[in-house]
Amino acid sequence: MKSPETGAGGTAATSTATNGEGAEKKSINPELWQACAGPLVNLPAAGTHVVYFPQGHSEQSFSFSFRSQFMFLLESKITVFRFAASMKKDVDAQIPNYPNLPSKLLCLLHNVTLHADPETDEVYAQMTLQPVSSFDKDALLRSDLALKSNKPQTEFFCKTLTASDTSTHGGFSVPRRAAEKIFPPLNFSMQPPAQELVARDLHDNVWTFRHIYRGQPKRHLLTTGWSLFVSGKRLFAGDSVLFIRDEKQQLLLGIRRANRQPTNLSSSVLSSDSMHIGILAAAAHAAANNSPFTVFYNPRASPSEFVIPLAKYYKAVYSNQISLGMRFRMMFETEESGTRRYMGTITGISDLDPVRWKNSQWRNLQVGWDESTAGERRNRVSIWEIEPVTAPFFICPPPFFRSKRPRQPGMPDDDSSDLDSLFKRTMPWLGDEFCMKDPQALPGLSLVQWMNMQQNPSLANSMQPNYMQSLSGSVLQNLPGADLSRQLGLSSPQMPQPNNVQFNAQRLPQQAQQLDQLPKLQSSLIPLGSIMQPQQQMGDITQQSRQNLMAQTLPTSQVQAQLLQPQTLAQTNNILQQQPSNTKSIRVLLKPSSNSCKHQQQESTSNLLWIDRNR
Amino acid sequence: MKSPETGAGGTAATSTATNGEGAEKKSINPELWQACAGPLVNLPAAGTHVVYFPQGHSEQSFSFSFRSQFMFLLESKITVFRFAASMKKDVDAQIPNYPNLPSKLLCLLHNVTLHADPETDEVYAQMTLQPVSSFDKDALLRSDLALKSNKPQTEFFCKTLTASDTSTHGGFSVPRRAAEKIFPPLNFSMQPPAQELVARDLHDNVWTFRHIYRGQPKRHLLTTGWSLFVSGKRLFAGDSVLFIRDEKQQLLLGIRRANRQPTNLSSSVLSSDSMHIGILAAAAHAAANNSPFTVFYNPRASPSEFVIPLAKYYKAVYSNQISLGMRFRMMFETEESGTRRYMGTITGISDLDPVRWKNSQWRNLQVGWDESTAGERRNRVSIWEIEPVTAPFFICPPPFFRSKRPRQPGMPDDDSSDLDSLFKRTMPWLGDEFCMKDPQALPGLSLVQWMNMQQNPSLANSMQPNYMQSLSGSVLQNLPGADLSRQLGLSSPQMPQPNNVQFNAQRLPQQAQQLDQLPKLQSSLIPLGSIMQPQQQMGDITQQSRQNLMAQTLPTSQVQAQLLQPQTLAQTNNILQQQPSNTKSIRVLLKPSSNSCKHQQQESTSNLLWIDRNR
DNA sequence: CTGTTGGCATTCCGCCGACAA
DNA sequence: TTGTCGGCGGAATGCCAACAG
Repeated sequence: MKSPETGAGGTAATSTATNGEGAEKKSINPELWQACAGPLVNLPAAGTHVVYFPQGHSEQSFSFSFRSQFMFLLESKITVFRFAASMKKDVDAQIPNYPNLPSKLLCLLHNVTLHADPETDEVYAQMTLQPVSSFDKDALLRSDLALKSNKPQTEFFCKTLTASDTSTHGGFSVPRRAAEKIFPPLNFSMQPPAQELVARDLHDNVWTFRHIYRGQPKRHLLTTGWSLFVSGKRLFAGDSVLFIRDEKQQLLLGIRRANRQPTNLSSSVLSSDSMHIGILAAAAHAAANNSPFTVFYNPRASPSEFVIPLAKYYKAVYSNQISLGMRFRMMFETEESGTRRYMGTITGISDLDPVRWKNSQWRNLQVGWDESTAGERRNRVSIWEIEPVTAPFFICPPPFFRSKRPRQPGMPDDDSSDLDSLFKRTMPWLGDEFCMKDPQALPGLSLVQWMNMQQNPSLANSMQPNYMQSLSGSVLQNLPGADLSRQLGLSSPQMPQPNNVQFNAQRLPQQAQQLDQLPKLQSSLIPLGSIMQPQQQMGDITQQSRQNLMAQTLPTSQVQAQLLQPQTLAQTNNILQQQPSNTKSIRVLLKPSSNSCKHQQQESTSNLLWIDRNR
Repeated sequence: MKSPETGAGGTAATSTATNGEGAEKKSINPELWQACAGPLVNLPAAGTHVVYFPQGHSEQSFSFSFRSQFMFLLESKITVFRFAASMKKDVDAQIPNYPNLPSKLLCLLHNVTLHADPETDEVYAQMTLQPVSSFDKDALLRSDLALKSNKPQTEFFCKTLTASDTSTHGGFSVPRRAAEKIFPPLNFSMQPPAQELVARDLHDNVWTFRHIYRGQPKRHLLTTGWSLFVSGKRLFAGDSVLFIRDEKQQLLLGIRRANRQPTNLSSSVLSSDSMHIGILAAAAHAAANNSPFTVFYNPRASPSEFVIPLAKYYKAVYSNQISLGMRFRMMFETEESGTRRYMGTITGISDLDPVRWKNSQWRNLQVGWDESTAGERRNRVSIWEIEPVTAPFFICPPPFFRSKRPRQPGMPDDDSSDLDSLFKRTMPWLGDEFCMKDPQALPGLSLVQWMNMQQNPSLANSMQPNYMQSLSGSVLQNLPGADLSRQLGLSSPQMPQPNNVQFNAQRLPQQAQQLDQLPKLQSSLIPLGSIMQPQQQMGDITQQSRQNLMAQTLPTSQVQAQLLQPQTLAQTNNILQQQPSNTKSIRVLLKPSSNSCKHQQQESTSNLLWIDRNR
């Protein structure tokens, strides 16, 4: 081959040259992975807690069927038939039920590794999950913290390839904005201005392009080297290419395919039955033994995420009062990899699969969309995917907006703030006694156990006395303990284990099953929710059993959380990153909202905590 | 695209043209499929009984790891790492045991469909299996009949592509013999002689080639159209191409890839844990409910077949006395898609996986090979894969060898033969009373039930009297019923169902578990086996528990089966095919060996029944 | 501002016999 | 008998500006 150092040509044989380090595991660049995955994908952080939905996981392998059915309208028909046949079989219910597998599993996410298919560059993530029986406030906090700190959003551009871009006749026409934002500046004294661009893909293969600014009118073009890339990646018109510039000012490039080819899947190896059974059986086995298991998440193949950060799930369950007819917004990805919110209305609340997954929260909301783009958007979503339109909190601008100058490093903030106050403000129902002096020593408490105690106070005798004291102080008297168990359809609650369960993964298998009742139990709390929507009109919430609980509200003065828009948050993060990191530890604090509440922001929708560093 | 009618270029978009019939399911040409699968692959026929080994099925997905590890020596290293990592995990035993899943399942094979991956042309078969509790003699017969009638072995040639064949510089050099055998004859009055060849691939895509006979010295070449095929199929030097001529004198062509690329698998969708669990759980679920399930068999990816025709398994278990140090032959595929036998010695008999699959017959023989080609051949095989060298029967040439002329159609053979005698001769222990007058009305009998009765004769009272009569006649008195149950490690045998179980798939789930004991029970029979090796030296057969039983022999005069070599069988089939099919039904008969036993054939190794049509 | 097209140089594809092996 | 090579003609690739939307 006479081609220059542009590694990784069309054939697989040439790709070894650039994988110079041999058998060493190449770590995928996370920013590039994120860019390829799309703006809506937000992986949970390793070490945090998540809620895993086997139903959604199982759907992921189904989605290939959906994709092929979509392809039916476009292209090959053989594959469609093949997958359609396998779908029909599944309807015949060859897949056994796993009665011991709850519809959701609380898990500790041990590990997340990013991957990309060596042939197709398809991005996917491997997650090692371990079912746990409970979580504590620290887990919730860390999940929430990771939820927001995960958005550097590097500079990038994404262009859908045109016929001209992919034809052998010419090169790639670079949008002017994109070239100026991402590419190194050209030396315009040259005639014509040109340079050599070097970019690496997900596999660290190097691609070189000639970047030239020419033509009448002038435009940015990639010429030499471009066709090798197109043929090497087997790109066609409609596929997208994206360039990003990482923090070391190096160019990275990735691709996103438009034509959802079914990736030939494992159809020659595994029946779709076995595939679904495998997913469910692996989860059931892990749930029964509290043993770790592995999950692959393919962001562009899955219709929805099925491993939800605990905090995201938690907030959705507690904050959003779901009702029929409720208006909401939801993010969608646009062309060119942007995001856009669409408005919709909840038209129904029902199980997606009433037989197999009864009372699951997985996509249990039927929705209609304001802009009817002919069923383009999904008509079933999960609660954590939507943002209620009715602003839940009093919205106050963050302190940054009060003074334009960045905060001085090392200067303590005048707002009183520490972890204790955070807990008190985010979970005011916990009461003052339940403060956190030492996060490491904080005894964890299973919410399951806790709720069980509320339903059966006699069990509390087995608890350590200080627990009961703190709990009884604020919680028990604030909650209607009377007929909770009847409302929630609970049978005799099991005896909780009274000892510390913080991050203790070795639990009794039976407790894993209790977790299925966790969301139902939690939904009975609704302290934050009742605040957010005091005048909640009563929708007909089927199988939610919250009606009676809604009447109860906590005083508005207890509202402490602030609301930031995502843009604002991005600025916040920028500011934070500009601060010299001379702090010894990262501390989380909650700005009290009572200080500087100026005006309500109508656009705000999501319920976010504000996080800052403080030395 | 300006390319001629040669359909299916490199891009997926052009392939629609040749799939003219749209969504109709294209049925794969069985001969072409067989040629691509290789000469050793022999799929069981639909409607027959098979023995399914979940362990082997599970290994199939592992084999991709093996393939990548082989690639390690050749090519990319990233994939190796990925799969090596996933293997290690499996060693950590995240996969649950399925205590209710026996190591082998007797199944009725409902359906077999042939497939080929639309992208890679990889051939695979989809089989629908249904666990059954028992089989009868008719099932065994039909399995045996299908075993041998399945080898038309059409004319074909297979060539491994050279660098010149695959380079863009030239065309394809056709071996002289191959061209003369397969291609239509050239008109040598032309100068140069040339013609247009039209061949169809597995997907019925049409490829046209210019076939020319030119050069100095003269040779057969494929020129125009060849490079499109090479690039379209993404062939490289080392891959193989094969041409076959079907019965309608049409050319078909297929490919076989040499570089075992890991087919990127489903790694982006499914963890290997889930994959293995899925296979096992699907089988376990099917076994528990006697419900059908689907299995994919990839002949070129699997190290061994894991769906074994009942007759093949049966004969191997009954005919071959396996012992340490035993000599055997085994078929292997050569380059150019031929077959060759290698000699080997049994060096050990032990479970491949003593933990998960105890007492499984799946590759429980450790073997060494005479020609040590450095571990090229597997060191573990299953009993049905080998052919004992010590000729088990008296070998007699079939009647065809007595007279060279083919048998006259419609002329009844002078040998007395019918289904009754077949049964008597293949299963002499059944006794004369157990004859078959009407195959349809023949009551089925589970071997499990039968063996249970032998161990616990009191149960026989529940059986219909004529059964017991026939059984007691020859069998019961020939078997050492004394401490069988202790030897075989059987606990209290369950009550067998006394009614007819012929092809009755709806059985009690518990009976499926009994099947696991079937081979162990069967191995205690050894009536044929004791004949074949009367002077069997006693090897240390671990966990086989046959030692005491071996001493017992049946009279040699009862040996009735004939032995044909595969080549002989092919000739037989040819002859049979030449016979006009004016017969109303196919009947199976067994040539008695006592008539014309001339000389022993030393090369004969396999134990085959002779099958003929008789009007 | 950018997608497509015609014009054109250059490269590469692909058919041929000449050599060996 | 068949794998590779130098040779050559022709087809394609790929760079350019000219349009047009």
